[in-house]
Amino acid sequence: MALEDRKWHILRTIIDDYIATATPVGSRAISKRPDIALSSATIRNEMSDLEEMGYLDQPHTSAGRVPSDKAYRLYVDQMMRKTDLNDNDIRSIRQVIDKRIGEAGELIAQTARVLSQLTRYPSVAIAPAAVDAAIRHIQLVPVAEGRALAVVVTDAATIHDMLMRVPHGFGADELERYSRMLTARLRGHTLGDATALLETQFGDELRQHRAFFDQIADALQRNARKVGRTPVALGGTSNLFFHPEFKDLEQARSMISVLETEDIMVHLLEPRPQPMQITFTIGGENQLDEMKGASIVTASYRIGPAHMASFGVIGPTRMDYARVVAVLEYLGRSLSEIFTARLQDESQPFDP
Amino acid sequence: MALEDRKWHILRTIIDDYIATATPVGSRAISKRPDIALSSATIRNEMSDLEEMGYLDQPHTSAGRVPSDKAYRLYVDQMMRKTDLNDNDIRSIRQVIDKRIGEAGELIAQTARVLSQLTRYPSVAIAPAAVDAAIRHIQLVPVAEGRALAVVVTDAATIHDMLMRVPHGFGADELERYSRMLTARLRGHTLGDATALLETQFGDELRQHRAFFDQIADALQRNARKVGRTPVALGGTSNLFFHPEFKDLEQARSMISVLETEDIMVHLLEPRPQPMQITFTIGGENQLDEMKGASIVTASYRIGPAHMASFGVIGPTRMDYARVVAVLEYLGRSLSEIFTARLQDESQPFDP
DNA sequence: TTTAGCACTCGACTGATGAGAGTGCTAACA
DNA sequence: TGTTAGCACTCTCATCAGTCGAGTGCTAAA
Repeated sequence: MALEDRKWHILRTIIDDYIATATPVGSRAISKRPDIALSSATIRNEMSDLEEMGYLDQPHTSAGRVPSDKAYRLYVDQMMRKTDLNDNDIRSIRQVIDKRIGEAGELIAQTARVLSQLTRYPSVAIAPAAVDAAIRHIQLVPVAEGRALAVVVTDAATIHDMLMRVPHGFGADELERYSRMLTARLRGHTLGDATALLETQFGDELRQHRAFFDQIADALQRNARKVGRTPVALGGTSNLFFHPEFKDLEQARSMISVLETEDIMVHLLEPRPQPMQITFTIGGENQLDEMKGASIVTASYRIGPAHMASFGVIGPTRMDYARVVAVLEYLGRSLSEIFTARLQDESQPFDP
Repeated sequence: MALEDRKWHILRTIIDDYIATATPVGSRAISKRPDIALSSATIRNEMSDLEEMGYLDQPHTSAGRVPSDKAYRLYVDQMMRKTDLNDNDIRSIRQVIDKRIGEAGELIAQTARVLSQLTRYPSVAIAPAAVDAAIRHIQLVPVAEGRALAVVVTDAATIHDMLMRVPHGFGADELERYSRMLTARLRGHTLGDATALLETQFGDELRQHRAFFDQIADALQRNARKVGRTPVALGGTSNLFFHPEFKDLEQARSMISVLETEDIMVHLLEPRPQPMQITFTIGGENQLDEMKGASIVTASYRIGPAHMASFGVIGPTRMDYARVVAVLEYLGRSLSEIFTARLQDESQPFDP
């Protein structure tokens, strides 16, 4: 049905125009487009229809129209055309990747930074959650008489450290012995399970050094409980101000306040089951009242075989979705590659 | 000289009033104060003098007066009265301290959070710089065939991790052996020195496993070079909007942009030689143009015998300096205590 | 079905006006 | 000589009316 096609064509044109200009788009502006050979009056009729169907809103009677959340949803699901990144964009991303950043915190910080730099929206990156990560190595490092640092490395490439007390007289050797024992018996189990395992696995030693094991259990448990405290990196908050929808101070304030609340961000970016699948949350689809005027676009990437980290951008519903998708996809693919390469690639010869 | 005293008394009253109200203060408002028994005309004369002396500014002829940077400097150096924290404030701080947070990153994040919460200004906390921290322990943890995580613990209670390649066939035992060797021979040296020491200390092994040692040197060096990349935690950015001086969007934007730039923040918070000494940087005293309208108040605390971390708040020059000082002092003292206790306290019996 | 025309609506901008707050100056007062 | 009352003056800010322009909806003609 050609008529319907025309409606969608007009709707897409309106959305594109509004994304580009941020001002309500009028019938005349559309009719002047070279690819639309219709008078403004005809466009007005179509727009009137589209408004009735819920795809357009009118801020007030004598303004142009603005796409509704429903329109954006249709747009990202069906209308959006892929855009390509230009060489500069790709270079920026490669620069981060090629830096061979080793520390996880540093990597997510850089991810958020480059993301916000390329999209001009505030961006977030989060490391994988700790609970279901399996323990790979436990090391008790002496830091002072009676004190040690418990370092736990997981298969999600995350590392956790906790200061703890140790019995007097426990030297480097003792700690080393326990490090090996702990690693041997807890390896492969999750942080969540580990505490319970201490009971069954270390019956004898446990009775002997009750307080010591309590400390270890405590350290493990506190790490496990940090689900809501996953490392979060935020970048480009000040980009918010480039978009007219945040010209209102109160609007900007409450948005920044939300962005700062790590618990909320972790929840919003929750990695999706499918890696590399891009998720859109548009305006009113957000649970949070403060976010009803904003959209979130997220993607995730694999870290090793079982874990995923995610990242995304937050902006006005009038977001340049096509470009954001292009950036997220490229960045996600790059990150997956380096993580897969670093953690799993066993075929590669050692010589660098 | 009683006359001079009177001038200072008036100046202090003006500063206090302006800090509280954020509106230029007129002669009448001051003369109505119960502790000042002078007519507005007299105050006007005094104010005129103070303006000539550079302590007061006039936004425009028919507005009240506003303290100058010079006035604030005098205020913090000589006029400010100590304020006490109330029970709620103290409780908030103790809550953070008593949480027994083990991870360094978590602790600085919490510090920044509570600081901004209590002062209503954006706050920053930074961990000690890495360069001059001495190595305490090096642990190579196997994460996959051909890959290991190099974990370095320093005496500044910081820990660094770097992914690196290892020769094929290097198993847990080999890595353990090298961990011990590296720890034994590099312990006590700084990250910066360590690279050079590898050459002299590991002549034989080095020749044997050239590529391996190159990787270790690389990892150490990259950590050392991270001076400008010290972990920084930012809290309460959105508090900026509570203060009328940032009602201007462009003002707020450039300020937030600066706050987000970690390199700049690290530079601004540079720990002072004296721990627990509070440093003020007022308005124009800032090097950075974007900060000329803002003040920074910082404090630092000891971590172990040789290292210091610092934290501070950033706000308008019209800042409630007295309260900020009270919060910083209490928080700094508390942090110094727990760090000293945790890292050094050797007398305390083990039993928790 | 499309289009031209037209009256109507509403926000943004402009300029005038007056109230209010605060000053500086002068002259009188203790 | 220092202090105070009085007064003219200045400048900002809020308000209000008027105008402009963009955009709409409706009607009638092509």
